[in-house]
Amino acid sequence: MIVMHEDVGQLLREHGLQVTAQRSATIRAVSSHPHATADELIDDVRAVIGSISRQAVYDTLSVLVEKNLVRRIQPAGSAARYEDRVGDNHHHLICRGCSKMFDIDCTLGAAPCLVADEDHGFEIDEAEVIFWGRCPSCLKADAAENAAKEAARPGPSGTSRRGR
Amino acid sequence: MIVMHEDVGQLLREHGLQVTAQRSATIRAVSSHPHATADELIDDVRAVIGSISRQAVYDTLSVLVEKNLVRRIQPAGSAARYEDRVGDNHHHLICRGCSKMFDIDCTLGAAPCLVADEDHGFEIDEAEVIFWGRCPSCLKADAAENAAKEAARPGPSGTSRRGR
DNA sequence: ACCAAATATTTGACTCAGTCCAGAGTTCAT
DNA sequence: ATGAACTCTGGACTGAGTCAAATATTTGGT
Repeated sequence: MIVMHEDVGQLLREHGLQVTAQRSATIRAVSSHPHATADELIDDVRAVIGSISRQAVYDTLSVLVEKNLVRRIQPAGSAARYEDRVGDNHHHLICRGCSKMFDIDCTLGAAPCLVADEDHGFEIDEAEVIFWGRCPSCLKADAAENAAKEAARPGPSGTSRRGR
Repeated sequence: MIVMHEDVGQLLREHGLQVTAQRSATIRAVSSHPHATADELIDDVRAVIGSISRQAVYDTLSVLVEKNLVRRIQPAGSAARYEDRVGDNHHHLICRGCSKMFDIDCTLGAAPCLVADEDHGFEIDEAEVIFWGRCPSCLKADAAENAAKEAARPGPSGTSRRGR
């Protein structure tokens, strides 16, 4: 985690933003709960400063993203997540089973660690990489489930139903 | 584009699916409108077969994704998109301005073209890569807009307001 | 310290994408 | 042709996020 200013207000002011309890608490929440969704952050902020509107959190988050103090990740099939590791070009690994998300450091050098040959004349500013797979505990759960199914239906019947 | 069976029904049957006009039309729509959203596909299918429920299209799409006949891409900030290029491990380039999406062939060999060192014990099955940037026409539009702003306000005032 | 202007926050309604459900309609193997 | 299994429809519903107007707070100059 990047060195956290004890004085979050300082950080806000440096970026031309007014300092409010809501914003400070939101920044701290992002910092202490990496990969949290907006809703989780709202809960966390409420636990700290008592109450805040959903709107204020969304607004703060989008301002922070705009100022590049926070990165927003939006994996398929789940709400957006936020983290405060910015500028170090790392990637993400997500479990298809439980949706847990892990950081993966990029081993290929500086950003963007991938270069597209055919850039269609674009000015590319980011290469976003997401690895999809199954985490160890979901793998174990899958294995257990399959074993259970085998036990329940010992003889493989010839029914060619579509598997769901 | 992959060779399209004239007989889409064949393709469906091969994968253990029943053949219906709705499904055939949906497959054709995906094939002829790469990167379309579900809503666009619904419109297209309706134009071809007259009417279909949103549900049927969503259902068909998810079945096709499950059978690996169609790939689903869900970029941040927009609805899911579908394409029929599967199995050839290409990536995507999206414009931050107009959200247009382009295919980029992977130049690094076979899938997964990226390997994560630290895999946290995962069984990784896919590396999804999205390049973000600005397309040539949006770059031009930006330049024009900036020029206009400069003209309107010749002297750079010292106001350090937060830009929105 | 105080005031006015600028900026934030709240509240509540609203949009958009997608899902769930139960009943009616089709498809396919026999 | 028939029936069981599968698919489609229509409508209600959910969750994530956005919009806009009114209210409250912060800030900079005096």
